[in-house]
Amino acid sequence: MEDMEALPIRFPSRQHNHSSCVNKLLGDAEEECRRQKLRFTEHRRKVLEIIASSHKPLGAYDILEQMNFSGRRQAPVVAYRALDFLINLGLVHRLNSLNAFVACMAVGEDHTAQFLICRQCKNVGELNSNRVSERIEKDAVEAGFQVDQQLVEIIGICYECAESG
Amino acid sequence: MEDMEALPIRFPSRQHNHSSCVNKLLGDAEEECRRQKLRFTEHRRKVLEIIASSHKPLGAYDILEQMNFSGRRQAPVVAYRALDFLINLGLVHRLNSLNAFVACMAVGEDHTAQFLICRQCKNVGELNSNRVSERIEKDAVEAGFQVDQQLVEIIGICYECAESG
DNA sequence: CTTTTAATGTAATATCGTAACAGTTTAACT
DNA sequence: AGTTAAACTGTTACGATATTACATTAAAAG
Repeated sequence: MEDMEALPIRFPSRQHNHSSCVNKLLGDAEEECRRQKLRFTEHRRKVLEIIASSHKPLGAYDILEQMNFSGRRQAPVVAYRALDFLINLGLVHRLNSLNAFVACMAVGEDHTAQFLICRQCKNVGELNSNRVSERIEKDAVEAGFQVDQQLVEIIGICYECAESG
Repeated sequence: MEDMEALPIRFPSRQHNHSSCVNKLLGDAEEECRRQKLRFTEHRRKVLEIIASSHKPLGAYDILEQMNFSGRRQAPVVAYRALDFLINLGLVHRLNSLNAFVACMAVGEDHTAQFLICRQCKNVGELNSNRVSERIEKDAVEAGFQVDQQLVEIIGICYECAESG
């Protein structure tokens, strides 16, 4: 029964190993770019690395701040261009309610995503519930609306914050 | 059976009568403020009126432009303050993906809301599907997340635009 | 009628995002 | 290799969105 299948959810635990997931994401990105014959340039790599190294959402200007390799400050458009590229590739998600960006936690899995934003620790988890996306799709269609894109952001308290009071 | 109940959906039809729904909303707002002992000031009334008169989402600065009654241009903060008030009261919704605002189409009905944003005509409909909100709630809880607020924005093509090609 | 709470007026500034265009690199094709 | 077309970069400037801070005024509560 479909409703019984496991519900994919990624919420970064407090002790998980960032560097390994950063490396995985960079590897996935390289592979995906090779496959699609797209260029994985230095800017793009750097921006992805910065975002992936944080499970808290980062604003474009936060990212920018971490981009001054050559000592000089980059122009905002540099970050935005890289972000656009990574978002189109599905490697990065934009959180509209925060004007911020997070790395995708389910690259290459053909997934839908809903975001769990903890208003205490500010971490963001990615829920991949096809049940949610299908329910939205069905009800929208029933209402006469043809769906292209779903944006679902859920604000609340994550498990670890609830535990620790 | 609960799944069989009618699915509330408000999408503004092309020929519907704005002025009556604007009046209804202003009346509801007045009543709600009386009930909660809140002040329904001129700024707040004006902003609500402006938003309600448009079924396309309006940016804060669009609203501001229509606020110069006394001939003078108001400061942005004037619009934002009124918007905050109206949003807290549930009379206005914010669309995060557009940085824009729409009037609530289901005032006083104790409803959940998902927004249907037509990328062609730019109208916004309000879907009030408890099935969607319950599905989100359940799956989030199953993932160990305690939900305070849901933001659901659905981008696509509305019925009338699909009809007319 | 005075105290205190809420709302307003005003200026300044912070934050987020894009347009435009010249120059350079890369890939693709003779 | 040499040429061309497409993609990417550098740089400047600007537009759009939103908030802080603080002095003043109006309203409600005692």
